[in-house]
Amino acid sequence: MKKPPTLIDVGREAGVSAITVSRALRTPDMVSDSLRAKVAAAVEKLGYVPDTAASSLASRRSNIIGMIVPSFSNIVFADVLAGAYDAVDGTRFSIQIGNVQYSALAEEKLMPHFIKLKPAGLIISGTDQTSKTTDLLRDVPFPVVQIMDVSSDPIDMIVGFSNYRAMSEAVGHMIEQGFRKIGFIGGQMDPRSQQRLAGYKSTMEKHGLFDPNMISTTTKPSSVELGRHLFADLLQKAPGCDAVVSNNDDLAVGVLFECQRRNIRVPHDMGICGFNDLGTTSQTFPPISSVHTPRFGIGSKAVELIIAALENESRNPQKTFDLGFELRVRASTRHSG
Amino acid sequence: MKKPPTLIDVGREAGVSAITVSRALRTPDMVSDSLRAKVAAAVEKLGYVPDTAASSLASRRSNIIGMIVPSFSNIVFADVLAGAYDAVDGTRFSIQIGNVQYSALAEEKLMPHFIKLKPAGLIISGTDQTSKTTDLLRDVPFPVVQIMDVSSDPIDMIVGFSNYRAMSEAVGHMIEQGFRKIGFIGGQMDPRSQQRLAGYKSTMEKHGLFDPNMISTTTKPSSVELGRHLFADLLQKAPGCDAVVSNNDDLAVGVLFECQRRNIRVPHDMGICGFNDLGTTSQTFPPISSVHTPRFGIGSKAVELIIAALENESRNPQKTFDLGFELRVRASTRHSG
DNA sequence: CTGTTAGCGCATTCAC
DNA sequence: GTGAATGCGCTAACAG
Repeated sequence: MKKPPTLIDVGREAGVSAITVSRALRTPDMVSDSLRAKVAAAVEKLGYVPDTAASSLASRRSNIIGMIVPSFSNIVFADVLAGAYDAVDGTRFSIQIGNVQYSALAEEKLMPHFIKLKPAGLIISGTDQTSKTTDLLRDVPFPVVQIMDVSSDPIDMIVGFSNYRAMSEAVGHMIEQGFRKIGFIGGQMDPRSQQRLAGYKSTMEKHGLFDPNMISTTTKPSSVELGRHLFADLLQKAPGCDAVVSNNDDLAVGVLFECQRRNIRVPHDMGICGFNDLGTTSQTFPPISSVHTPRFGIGSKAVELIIAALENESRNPQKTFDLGFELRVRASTRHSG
Repeated sequence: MKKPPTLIDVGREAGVSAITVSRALRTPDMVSDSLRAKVAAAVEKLGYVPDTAASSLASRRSNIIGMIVPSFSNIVFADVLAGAYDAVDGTRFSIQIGNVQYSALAEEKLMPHFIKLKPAGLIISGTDQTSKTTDLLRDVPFPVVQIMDVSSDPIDMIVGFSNYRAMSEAVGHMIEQGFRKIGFIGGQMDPRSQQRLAGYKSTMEKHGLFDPNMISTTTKPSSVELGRHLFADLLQKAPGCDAVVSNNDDLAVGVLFECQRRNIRVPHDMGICGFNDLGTTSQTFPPISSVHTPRFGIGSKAVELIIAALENESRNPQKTFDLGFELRVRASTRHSG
């Protein structure tokens, strides 16, 4: 285990000074072609790998993009992560993930450590940070991207879609299809889910169909099993229910399974609409309608915004990036049609 | 944005030197109680947060635990990550994830950068590294934990279960239940899946039931939809099939859905067994048998082993940690019973 | 139990 | 387009 080569070693090999090697590596456009070639050869020969700790210390910034997610078990964030990792692939940036288990306080506690990393940028979920977190982040020397939501007043930038409008559209579709007593079930009622609920409520109210008994939610993590339980609960509280919307697809799948068990015909006796369009809903019998959300795209766009903010001196004035959603209508909500 | 406090500032506040503060923070047992209190007060007052870059540079090691996963989209690794993050919570360690998309070459390319982090330890998946990766890792000054498998010859330590035996047991169970023409379907045929296939094959051969036509696999990522396709393919190649085992639960769910569509009765006409026990299989009608795997536990155990290796000078001589698996028998395979 | 000295590997600043 | 001096914030090694 001999000592790994440093810039000085590479410089010696290439016949130049360490700082010149550093420049050739970081700003290849600013050195001569021959130098770049010599340095590349020396790097290759010695197997030089930069020391990120030393680099961060000297430059007072790192190439880390911080990313704080509420959960790993929610497949939604797995997709966002995949998008983010896809976008850093081949760049000099790397991602550091913090997991805060849907707790704004845990996020607040994590914040100083992430800031101390002097990251290239920070990605956080939603708009419901604590005021302390928000204050900290408003004064930070790197781009901050909120995701999974849209807002007219982001801390810095925001990439996502309107949870409120997405659910409104889903409910509107079901009303259009002739469903009237449409229940809402929701697990893991985080702020985005609350917005979905608000979209449900306002649309139902607009049509004079709202009934608080038709809501069954919990803070427990979403799952197929939970969907069955929430649906059973809903049927008890509101026996006349003729449809259900859920705040996540796995719940909707659970509803379908429970319908199968109880011999409730879908969509004839019960319409079902999921949320997120995670893949399974398109495969069930009948297939379940769902609102497709751009999870992968949100992850990659957030990273791209950070990288772009660093490259371009003139920051893009656009702050809000609404990537939209798409209602995927399937058999589970084709009532009148 | 005034300059954040350093150890020197904290020392000044507490009336001691910087190095003393450093010690009070890192090895609290080795300083006096009064000093510890003074330092804690000063840290609190100034809002001091250590600079990890400077710390890594000076100490030649970081508190980062590197973790290389093949994929985010596979929910299996989401659970492993959740376990790992759970285990670092409240410790001084943090996790840095690398995503290599099931490519041993991508892993090899990533390795020097992870090593250069001077991590507290490294977690990698499986035993099928390139020889270059293996050579590198055998000579590294920190613990390396392979996961998701067991082996008598780990690079350093290994935490997982026997994919071979797990599938053997599942197939053995189905044979016992009276199934005879048991097909195997598999997506994302990574090395662990190959071992599952090997377990299937040897068990079938042992009972004189093996037929290569009853295997349908692909390297495409596993999904419910893929399960339907692979099953359809299997039925075409081996029309007499009376059961299916799959290398992942979502495939098994897809098989059930396709059976429902074709009016194939489960388990009467078709037995189904999944793998990993991801949650949905217990909720379907009928519920699908599956092999439960200790994903969360693997993630947390891997991290704990690394932390333990650092704390204890006398390294645990045990190298292989078999966390086992558990066949969860459900209605989808109850044939004779 | 606490302090002094030196240096980790790199990038900033300023020369040339 | 390239180089020399200096220091980022912290800790190892040693001294006391």
